[in-house]
Amino acid sequence: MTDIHRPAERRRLSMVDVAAHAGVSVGTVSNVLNRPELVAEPTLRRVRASIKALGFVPSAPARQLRGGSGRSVGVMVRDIGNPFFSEVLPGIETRLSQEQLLLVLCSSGDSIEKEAHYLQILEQHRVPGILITPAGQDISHLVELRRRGIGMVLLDRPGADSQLCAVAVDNVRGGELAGAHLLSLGHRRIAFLNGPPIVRQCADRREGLVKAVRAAGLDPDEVITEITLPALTPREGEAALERLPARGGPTALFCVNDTVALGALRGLERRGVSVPHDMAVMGYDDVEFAALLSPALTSVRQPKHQLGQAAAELLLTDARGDSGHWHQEIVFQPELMVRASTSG
Amino acid sequence: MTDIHRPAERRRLSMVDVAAHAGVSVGTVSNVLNRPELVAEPTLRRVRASIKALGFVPSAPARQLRGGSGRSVGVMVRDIGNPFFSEVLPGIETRLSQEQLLLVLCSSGDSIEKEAHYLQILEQHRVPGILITPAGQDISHLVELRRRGIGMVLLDRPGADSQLCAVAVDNVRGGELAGAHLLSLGHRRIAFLNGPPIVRQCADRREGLVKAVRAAGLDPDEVITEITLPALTPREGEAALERLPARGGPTALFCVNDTVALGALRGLERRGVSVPHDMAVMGYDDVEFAALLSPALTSVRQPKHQLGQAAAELLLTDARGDSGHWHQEIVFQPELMVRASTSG
DNA sequence: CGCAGATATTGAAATGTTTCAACTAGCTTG
DNA sequence: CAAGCTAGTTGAAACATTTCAATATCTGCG
Repeated sequence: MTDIHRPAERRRLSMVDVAAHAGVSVGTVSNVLNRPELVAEPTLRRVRASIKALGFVPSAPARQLRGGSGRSVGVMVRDIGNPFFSEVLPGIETRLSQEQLLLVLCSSGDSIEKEAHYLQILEQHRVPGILITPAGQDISHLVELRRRGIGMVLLDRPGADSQLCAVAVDNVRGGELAGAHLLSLGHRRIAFLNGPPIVRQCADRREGLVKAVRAAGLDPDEVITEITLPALTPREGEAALERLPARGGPTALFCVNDTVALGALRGLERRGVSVPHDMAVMGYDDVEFAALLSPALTSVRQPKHQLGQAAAELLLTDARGDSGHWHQEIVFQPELMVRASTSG
Repeated sequence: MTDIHRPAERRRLSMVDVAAHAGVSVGTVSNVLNRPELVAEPTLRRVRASIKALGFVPSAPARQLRGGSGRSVGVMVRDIGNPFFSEVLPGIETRLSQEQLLLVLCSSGDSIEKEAHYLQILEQHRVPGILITPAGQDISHLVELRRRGIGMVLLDRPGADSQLCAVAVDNVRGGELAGAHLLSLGHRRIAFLNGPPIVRQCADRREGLVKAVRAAGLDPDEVITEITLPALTPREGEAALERLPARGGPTALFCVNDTVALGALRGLERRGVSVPHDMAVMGYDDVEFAALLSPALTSVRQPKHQLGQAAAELLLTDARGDSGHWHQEIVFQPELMVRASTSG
């Protein structure tokens, strides 16, 4: 067993070394790397051989210093653990890797401070663009960043009067679909397991739910019992069951996303409450596993892969900073997926 | 409606501008940023005021150029869409963000070329370290990268004779647990829905399964029907059912991960095959939703959050390049979670 | 008053690229 | 054969920082 030490800290190779080795100037090495068509065939071969022989790897930071903006874009989500984002990410990654852009993943955990901190670091890195699901309501700091030349696209969030590009799914409509569905099944006392109202998606889904209740000629305050969860995890979804009114309690549970619904289902099963007989349950997002839960979960589907791709696409045009680029907002429509957890 | 144009491409601010504005030298501005304790109180205030007034943001690339290695580490997974990785990532992110490190997410999609390409870009960016689940068997290129000074930790993969640090779960043991469980239930014809054998995890789980069969005094070739899937997705899991031998077919299905099992369950349900009565099904990973599938999925649990944290931790020490650092391998033990899909 | 020792600030070199004006050779052309 | 091209190559400036030896200013002391 030999102790594998890191070799003596030899200075990293630079183009100067390559130039010396190949007997040309640094300018020529640079040309070989960036505009090979300008370099004569024999020189090209010689320089490339030297690069290989020495194991030279150009320095991205140095390139960027001279060149301008970098080759990595920021993607800020509220919670990487959330399967919704895991299903959106592939759409983003595919598009970015086509453009040779690195994906810097940031998770704000719904903390405005953590978000601000990440944004600061991203700006220092001179990223050409950022894809973000903001933690808070106020997005003026994002508008400001864009003014300073960083491409900015809101992900899963409407664009606030077209100040920024945005890709979103109509959450009000989704909440409305959910509400109308539960009401049509005869439910008149609905518990809404929601996230903090500062989160736009939560507020919007709530608005849709209220709208549906009103449209049915009922009083939202009587029909809806809203329970605010500190975090959108299965654990909190299960814990929230404790806070349901004991008597005259709800007959249906609308969970603001499938992850919460997962916890709620688990909790109900443990308590021996039959779904949907004693309690109807529905989620939101229609993540991959929703259809296969026990019982199969009714949910509101969002086109997640498309959302990611569209967002990346929009970011690319925004980051390019084409003059005359108008702020664009792409809104996808949600779709109700009725399954056993509400209509068994 | 006003056309919001990007403002005239004014040159980005540098420390020179700040220095001029505050009436000090650039050296002093640098000190304010990096060693404020060396700067006199009034100067400190003045420079900070100038930074704020001008909206100066230091350039990370320039810092890195002089300073050495960068502040972002690479995390290469085989497939971001896989919920296993979504559950490992939070553990990594938490630890990295504590150290003010950015997480560059790369998804190789099991392609050696895509992996190599990403690695090349990461090296150009002078990342201090990389956390990787390699796409292929051969990891000599990773050892080489480490020799060149990039911290390297294998994620979810043993460390090949301690050439590299590694964090893994014992996959052979996991496969063995699964096999022993199915055999103990009396199953004698087991279909193994596996991934490509180049993927180490797949090969190891297979080895464990074979070991369990041998331990029971049976012939692996008779008991196990292996079906190789081109990708580990629900879609492929479902498609694989078509390839099961029609007569004398298996009575149990061991899926190499829960995502595949998800697809298999969906397919069996569509075909009206009762689980576990007509066919026992088990998965691997025990992802968040496994316990709530219909029927609840028997699976082999891996401590995912811990895995991520331990990996990040190890990478930090490896990237620091403490002299005398020995290659370390952390192996977690898997745990069998028996549920309705095998023992209803 | 002169000097030692702190304390605070400066100016310039160094980092690894890109870019571009200037230069060289080798041809063609009138 | 001089003049004008063209293709290929060069050398140095520029980019935004950090670092560090050198300098300037102050404080107290003999």
